[in-house]
Amino acid sequence: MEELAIGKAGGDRPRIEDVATLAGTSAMTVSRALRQPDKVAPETLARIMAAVDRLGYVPNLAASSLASRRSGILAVLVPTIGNSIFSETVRGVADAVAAADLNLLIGDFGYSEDTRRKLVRALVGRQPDALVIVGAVHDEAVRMALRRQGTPVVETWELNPDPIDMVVGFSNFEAGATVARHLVARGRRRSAFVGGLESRARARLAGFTAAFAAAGLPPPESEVPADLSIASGREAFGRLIERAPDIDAIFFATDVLAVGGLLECQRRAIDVPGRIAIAGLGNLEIGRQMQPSLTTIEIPAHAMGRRAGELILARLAKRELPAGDRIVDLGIALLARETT
Amino acid sequence: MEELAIGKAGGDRPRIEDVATLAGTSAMTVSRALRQPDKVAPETLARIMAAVDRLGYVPNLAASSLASRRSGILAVLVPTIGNSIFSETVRGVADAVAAADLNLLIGDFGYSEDTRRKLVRALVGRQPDALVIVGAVHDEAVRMALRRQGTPVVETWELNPDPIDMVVGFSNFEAGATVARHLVARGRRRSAFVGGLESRARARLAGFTAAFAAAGLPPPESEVPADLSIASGREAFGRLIERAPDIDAIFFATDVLAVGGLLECQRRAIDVPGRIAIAGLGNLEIGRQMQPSLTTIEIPAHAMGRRAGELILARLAKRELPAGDRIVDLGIALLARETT
DNA sequence: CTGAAAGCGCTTACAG
DNA sequence: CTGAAAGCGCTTACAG
Repeated sequence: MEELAIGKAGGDRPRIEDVATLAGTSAMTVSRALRQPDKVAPETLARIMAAVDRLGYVPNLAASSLASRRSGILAVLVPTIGNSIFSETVRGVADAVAAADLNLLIGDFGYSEDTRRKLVRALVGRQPDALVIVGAVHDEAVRMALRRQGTPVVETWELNPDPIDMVVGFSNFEAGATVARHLVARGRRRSAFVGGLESRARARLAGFTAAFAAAGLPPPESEVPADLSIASGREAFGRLIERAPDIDAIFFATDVLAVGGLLECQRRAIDVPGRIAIAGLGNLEIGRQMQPSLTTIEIPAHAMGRRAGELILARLAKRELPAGDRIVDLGIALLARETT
Repeated sequence: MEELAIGKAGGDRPRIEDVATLAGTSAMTVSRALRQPDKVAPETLARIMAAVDRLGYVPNLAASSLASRRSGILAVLVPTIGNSIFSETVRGVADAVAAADLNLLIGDFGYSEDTRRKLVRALVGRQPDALVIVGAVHDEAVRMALRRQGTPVVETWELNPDPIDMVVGFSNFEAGATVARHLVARGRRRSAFVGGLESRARARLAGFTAAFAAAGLPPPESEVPADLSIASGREAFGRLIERAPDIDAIFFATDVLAVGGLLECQRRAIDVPGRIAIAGLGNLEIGRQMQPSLTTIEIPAHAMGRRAGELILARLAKRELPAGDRIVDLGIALLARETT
């Protein structure tokens, strides 16, 4: 049965020196034993480990960071941890770096550029060994600052052609265009888009619009939802159908909004896809399970995180990255289901 | 336009001494200016702030932690950040401590006690000023260790009568009992429960069973879902209805599972609530929006986080806590909707 | 394979 | 209102 003593009474924690004394060796050797056990004689190692267990020694990572100039922190910035699709990306990062000795410091900037700026400052003070950002950073001051910082940074979810450092994403433009081509192929002519004003949603709308134009069809109607909830999807649908009763296809920027649109159609007894086709983005479980099931764009949410984590590990190990690896397009896939 | 220079080229960041030199004062005074600006003469303060801006100085928090023995870190342990109901609690914590100078270090232990044990160790090494745990800790070694640590710890989501330090929760037993009483009042006699094996789900089942017994009715059937997904809710429903075709009410341990049950009823054309009543827990948006809308138990997810954060701030400010405040029951509410 | 010395960049008493 | 000195607990060269 393992002792998990984490220290004596509050504030009186054992230091590396205490371990060294008990093991009859020096602090240096204890430090080495903990980080590179193979470089310490087996008997010495055994005595040190016994002392560590006995005292419940846990290294003070603040001291360690200060001395080594490595914090062991991987900072992750997300627009909101409340959105499960983003947490998939975080989980991908966690999976990739699980074996490495890195703690994830997660900052939630609540979709606000201003909060993100403050957060970046707070995180930088912690000297993270690397940064993963969900979404691209568009604030030029922050971009410059991070660039000068010299720590590996991976932006995700967008394919910024000029990343701060590295980017792992997919084309939001292509996502919109793919949905549009699918709808056109299904005979839809009068379309609409429901999505926010941030760069990702706008890119989706741009692609969506372009593909309709390429087919010689009019530009889509467009509605901005109050937030990314089912209720807002319902409401946006209501406004849209009132303004443009003849629309026959709606692309929602995320599945959550699309589920709202679909439920509202059911409530109003509007036939889907007979009268109106509905598509979302994200391949969330609820869309998959709805009846009829929701056509959607599959986003590599988890894969982006994992790849970002791998790039960071490679960079920290000072391995060279092939130039092409700094911009990684993980692609998307259309999942044509019953609502179109 | 604010300069957001965060440092020179990689690794060559300005230190407090550089700021002091540029401002013509000492490191001590710079340190004081940054933390207690009102204790520094206005002109001195102005010169220091100018120097800070000019150099893009950001204090090294590792050095700060080491010297002050305060890390400015609030560690939060969650079973999984993928579950939006838990992230509500995290957000509550964030809201409560927003004004304080605390960074949230979020650890995801993936529902595994073993991972949680490792995580606790890793986090303790970072000397967090306080800990919030989503869920109670049942591992005795971890409990002892945290207790000895002397840092404020708040457990949430369960009402442990003997908390490590403090607890903010609700009664899972009462949640189950409340649903059962509601179902009995609606004339249901033959019930079933779908939920996992962790302590919270078990407490819900215990309360559910007790209330049926109190009404002189037989104990519920019970099914363990593969995970907490809609699909698993569907499958559990399928197994249940096959094993006990006469059940007339099912309580799912979370709304996500309940939505699965409800969708499966719709697919099989089983009338809800005519033939079977369905209830969930969590008051998630999808349940609210389903047609028919889902009866559920409202959980104070956000409030638990906020209260936990407040308790921690009070403790860190060394304010005395009334004894009763160490165990806070935030209560639950039945939201009787269309599925029962 | 092991250790003595110096230093990482801050803050804490303490004094003035 | 301000500052000189000491120290927080580790790790980094360096030497042997």
